[in-house]
Amino acid sequence: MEISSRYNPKETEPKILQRWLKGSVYHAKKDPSKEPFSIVIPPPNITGILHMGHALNNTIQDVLIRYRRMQNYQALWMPGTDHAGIATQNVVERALAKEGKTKEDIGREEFQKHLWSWRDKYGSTIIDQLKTIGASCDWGRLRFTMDQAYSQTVGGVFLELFKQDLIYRGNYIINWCPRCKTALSDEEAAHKEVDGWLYYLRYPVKTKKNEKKFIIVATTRPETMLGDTAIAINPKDKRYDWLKNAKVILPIVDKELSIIQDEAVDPEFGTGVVKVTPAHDPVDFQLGKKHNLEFINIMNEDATLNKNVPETFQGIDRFEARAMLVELLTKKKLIEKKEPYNLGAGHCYRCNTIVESRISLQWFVKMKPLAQEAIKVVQQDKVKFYPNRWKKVYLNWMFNIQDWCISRQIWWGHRIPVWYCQNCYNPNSNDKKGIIAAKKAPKKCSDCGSDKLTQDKDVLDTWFSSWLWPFATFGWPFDGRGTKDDRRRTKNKKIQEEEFEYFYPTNTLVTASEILFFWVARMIMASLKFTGKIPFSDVIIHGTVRDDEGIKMSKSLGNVIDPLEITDKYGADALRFSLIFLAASGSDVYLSSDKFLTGRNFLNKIWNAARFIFSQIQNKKIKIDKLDYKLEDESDAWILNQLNKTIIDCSGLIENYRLDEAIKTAYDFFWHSFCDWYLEIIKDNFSKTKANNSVFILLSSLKLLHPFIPFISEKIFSLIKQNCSLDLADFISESGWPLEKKINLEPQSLAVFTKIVDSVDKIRDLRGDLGLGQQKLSLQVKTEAKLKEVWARHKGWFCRLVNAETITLVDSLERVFYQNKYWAINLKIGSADLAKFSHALDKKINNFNSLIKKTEGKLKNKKFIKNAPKNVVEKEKSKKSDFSHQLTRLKNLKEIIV
RNA sequence: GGGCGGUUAGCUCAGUUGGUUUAGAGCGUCUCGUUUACACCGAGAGGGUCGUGGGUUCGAAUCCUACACCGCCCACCA
Repeated sequence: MEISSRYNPKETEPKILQRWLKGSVYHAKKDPSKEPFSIVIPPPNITGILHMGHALNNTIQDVLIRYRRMQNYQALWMPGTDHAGIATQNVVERALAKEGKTKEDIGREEFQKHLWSWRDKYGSTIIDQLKTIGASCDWGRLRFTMDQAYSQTVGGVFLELFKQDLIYRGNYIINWCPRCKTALSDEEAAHKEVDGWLYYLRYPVKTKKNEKKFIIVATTRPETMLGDTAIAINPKDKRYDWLKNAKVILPIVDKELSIIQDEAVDPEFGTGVVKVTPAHDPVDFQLGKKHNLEFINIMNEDATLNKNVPETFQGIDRFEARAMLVELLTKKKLIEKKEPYNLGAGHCYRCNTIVESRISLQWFVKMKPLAQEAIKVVQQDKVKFYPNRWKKVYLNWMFNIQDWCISRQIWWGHRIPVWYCQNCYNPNSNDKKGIIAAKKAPKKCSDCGSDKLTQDKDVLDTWFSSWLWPFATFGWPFDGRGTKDDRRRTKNKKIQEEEFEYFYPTNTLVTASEILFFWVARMIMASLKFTGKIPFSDVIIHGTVRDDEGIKMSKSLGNVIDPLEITDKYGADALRFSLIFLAASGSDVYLSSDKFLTGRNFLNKIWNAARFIFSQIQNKKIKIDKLDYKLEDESDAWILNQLNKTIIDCSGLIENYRLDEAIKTAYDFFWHSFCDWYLEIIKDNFSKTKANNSVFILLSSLKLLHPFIPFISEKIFSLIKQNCSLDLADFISESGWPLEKKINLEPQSLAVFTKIVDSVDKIRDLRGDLGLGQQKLSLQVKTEAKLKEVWARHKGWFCRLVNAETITLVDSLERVFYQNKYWAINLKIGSADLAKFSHALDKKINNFNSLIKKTEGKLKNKKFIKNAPKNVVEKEKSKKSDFSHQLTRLKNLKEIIV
């Protein structure tokens, strides 16, 4: 069989993928004979297109899942997508705008049809992309946060929280995005610094004596003055005692402001006088409540000013109004000064527009009661973070948790299951009168019997459905809900419940730090509240993907590397390999496209190692029908010993989520032990046993590597099946994780062999130091009688690897180039670059001199002898004698040769 | 303002409880090699007073402390 010398992932990967999908190898159902292992995917947005962050996130999950699957766990990776309320609505609105229409033009119902058809058309793009990078999800279970069953769960949770008084509706100050025209939660308004000005405004004051005075207030948002209803000072601030009985007039609006005293005012900041705009600032809102001030909402939904401001400003955008006001106030000499100022302003996390603080009627979840248990489980390490430092971040946020605004004024999402009685509901009252929360539209008001009911127009925050993800995806609360189709796909109630019992809590959640509060914290709260269980025991928080200058990859900055481009060029395996290789636990990943060469080169190395083994087997017509590892000579024990170590290390590292270290360990073994040594050693002596052994090592390596690079390992696995008549599973993931294989060998002979390998290195060094070029060497080896037969056995390949003609075993040497505790070696050489060699020797001699000095220093130190553990002292002593021996040898060599 | 992380070779980073490392790897650089698995390769070389100053210790890249610079998160200073 002809095998190309270049591995071609583009040809291989799609075929392998098809086999996986057809074979449904990744389907996991309850199997009491196996331990369960489960992960729920962080559901990508249906608007999403695979980016490097997804690639990293899902590769990590896939490695864990594939590893456990091979370890004979029942490994379930639950896939799905998120409806992503605002994001999706924005996308579909933009598409509509291209036709010159707005969503208002076509109406809510029609717009929703657009949303669904968009979702049907593009919503699974990212799922297909995940498949191409090898994600081994149980695709048959694919969930969507707006599946009917899932939606019913969301609604049910709302009703339950409402019943328990953990949800309330009220007029509060919230973050408002004037572009998306909806309320946002605190988390959705990202604080960023914005260059701006701090304006010092002069407000006229009339004192009792009718003096004309001014007070100066500082503000970054002058337009809000149109909604001012008070002036606040600190009661202890003596400077403003005179103000307490005076009247402050709000310029332009020309009305009197009340004067309040509050400790919250910092006399040190600005002028010590604060203008109070209760309807447009969170602090002022509190002041307003406390001091019973008037709340004047001055803005429309789109942040233009409304009819509550003087006519000139009505309908003007907030920023334009700011400019106008500054100009007008300047004219009136009412601006004392302005200073450059960086203000932290909230930005909409979906469209980056600066949000406004605005009072509006919204639904909220009381978070403090939910947080209590979620704090405990993390404190008690029932839920653990990797890296552990996130524990503190999590707890800090939980201790200071604020109520969660969950209503959104958009059309894409779960409609709030609440109806208001037109007759008896009073939005300004705190009781629930006239609010009917129900699964289905009620006929009559349960309070007054009126049939004039209207449903709340809003939908729920997307995260209000995502926080149920780990258990809602299993069909919780198992009441056979959903459409027939849902039920067919999600199986019947009993199976669902059993599966939940079996797989839940899930094991590991893999996510980026950005959504720790949005999602992770809330899932823990929701799961504890509704299922009484933690949702997962381990949370892996990986880093952010950045470009090679350390800047976060983002479409708008144009610095993204498209994972699919990499897949196209180098293959999904190369992408996965390099991402894992670079992602040290929790630290950010700096990418440039050449970083993927490491992965590509490695794949090619594997490919060629396999190609070499197969070609040898074919050429020599060796038949391999069972993998019976035999020790023909020491090299077989040596490589097996290293494989055993690699298996142990690799497994441990994966279990501790040190995937980068795990892949490096496997990489190092395969390339530098197996290829560089074992395959080189056996080249000339490719016996049946060696063939057998090399296939065994290859197969074991492939298994170790499979979680990281599934395609190529599957491909070569199938080639092994073809080339050797072995009874192997259909898929590598069903063939089991490699186990250590015991070897019966005295440790002594392994040590001797290691010294032979070491001798090759040393002679290669000497070749360089002596400047021998391609000169063929003759070696003389002096060793004890019983080691002579060992040398006789390994002479052949040894010569080849050091480029020597002969090795003679002798009883005495005229000079010694290399020596260890088993043997000494002399090189018989023709011409050499003696100056170069002398220089190299000097360098080594100096090095040993300083090392000896260092160890002597330690050994002369009485405190060291007294305090250091015995073994450390012993080690230091043997180091010293070893160094001295080597030094003597080098000095002799120099005398003889140079 | 509070909290967290980082600073080790030209670049990207390992270095787990202080002594198994004479501070390592990958990439890049330089030298040699086309001996048919692989030039997407092989062999070798050069390159670091481990951010700075103190301290603990027989012994510090590793622990403590102060400082500097970089990055992130949280926070209502108008």
